[in-house]
Amino acid sequence: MLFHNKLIAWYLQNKRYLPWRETKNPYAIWLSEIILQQTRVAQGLPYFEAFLTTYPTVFDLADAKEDDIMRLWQGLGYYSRARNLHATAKKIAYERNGVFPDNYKDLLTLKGVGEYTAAAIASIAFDQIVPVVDGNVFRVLARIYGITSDISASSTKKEFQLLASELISPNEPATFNQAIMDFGAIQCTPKSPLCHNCPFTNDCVAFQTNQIENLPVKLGKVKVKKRYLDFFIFLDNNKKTLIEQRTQKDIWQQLYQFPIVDRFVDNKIDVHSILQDKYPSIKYENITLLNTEHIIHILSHQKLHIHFWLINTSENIDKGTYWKDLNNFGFPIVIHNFINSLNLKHLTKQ
DNA sequence: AATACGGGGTT
DNA sequence: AACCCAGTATT
Repeated sequence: MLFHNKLIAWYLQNKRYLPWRETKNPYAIWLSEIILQQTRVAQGLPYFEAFLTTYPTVFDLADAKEDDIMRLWQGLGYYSRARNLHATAKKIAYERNGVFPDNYKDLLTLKGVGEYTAAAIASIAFDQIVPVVDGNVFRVLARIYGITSDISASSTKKEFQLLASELISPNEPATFNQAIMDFGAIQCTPKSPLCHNCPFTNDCVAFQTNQIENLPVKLGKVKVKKRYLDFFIFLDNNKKTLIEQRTQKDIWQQLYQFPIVDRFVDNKIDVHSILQDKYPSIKYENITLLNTEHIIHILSHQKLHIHFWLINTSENIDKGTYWKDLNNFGFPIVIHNFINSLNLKHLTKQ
C-alpha cells in the first residue's frame, strides 16, 4: 500500500478535531498557522479563538491598533509573530483587497510566512501539492526511512522536503499534510511513541533496527545566558505607576514593562543611586524589595533572574498609568503574572 | 550556516 | 533539567 494511502487511512481514524480544519478560509488558516509556529495546539487554541472573535476578517485585524494585538498575543511568546501578523494583515487588506496569495511562491513573500507556513496555507487552503516540513515531519520520516542526518543543521531540511514531495498525495495534499503532522503529534511522538499499534512498523527502519530512541538525530545545544533584571514599580497616592514600552531589538519587543535595570552579570545594584540618577525628580518615601527570592523565568536562550522593587512616592506621577488600567497593555507574562499576584491595597499602605 | 526569539507541557 | 512544540528573521 502506498505511503500516503496508509497515512491517510490512519488519519481518518485518529485525527483531532481542530477548528481551523472546519474552514477553507485562507484568513483563518493563515492565522492558525502563525499561532501554531513552535507552539502546541493546546496552547494556541484559545488564542486562535480569541483572535478570530476579536478580528473576524483580515480587515478587522489590519485596522487594529498594534498595542491591542500585542495585548491579545500576550503570553504566547515569539512576539515578532504578532508584529508580522499585523503587517501582513495590512498588506492583504490594503494592497490586495483582502485576497490572500493562492500559491506557495507568493505566500512566501508575506512577513512571518516561511517555507513551512507557505506550504501549509498553499496546501490546506488552496489544495496545492506542496509538502510541509515541520518538527513532526522530521521525526516521522527520520524514523520510518531511517534518516540519520542532523535535523538541527539547516541543510538537512532540503533532504526531507525532497522525500516529502515524493510521498505527498497528489490528490489530497491538504489531508496528507495534516495527516502527517497529526501522526507525529499523536502516534509517532518524541518520547514513547505508540509503536505497538502503528501501521508502519513493518516498513519503519527505526522500529526494525531498534533505533526509535535515537531518531531523529538532533545535535547542537543552545547555550542559555543568565540575565538579571530589576523592575521598579513606582506608586503614587493616586495609584498611578510608571510603565514604558520595549522598543529595542531584544526580547519582548513592543511589550510594556516597569522601569528596569538590566545586566548580564550578577552584581548588586544600588537602588538609591539608580533612582537619583535616572529619576531625580521623583522623591520617594519607601523602597521595598517585593520578592526576596529571585523570580526565575526561562526563555529559549536566556535564564532571567528578576527582582521587583516597590517605590512609594507622595508626589504625583504625571506620566503615570493608573494601576487598574495596566491590563490594557501587553506585558511579558512574567510581569503580567507578578502584577496579578500583588494586592494593591497592601502596596499603598506601606 | 548559526543564532535569537517565549512560554509551557512532558518526561 | 532536558526536550520539544504545525518556524521565521536576522546575522
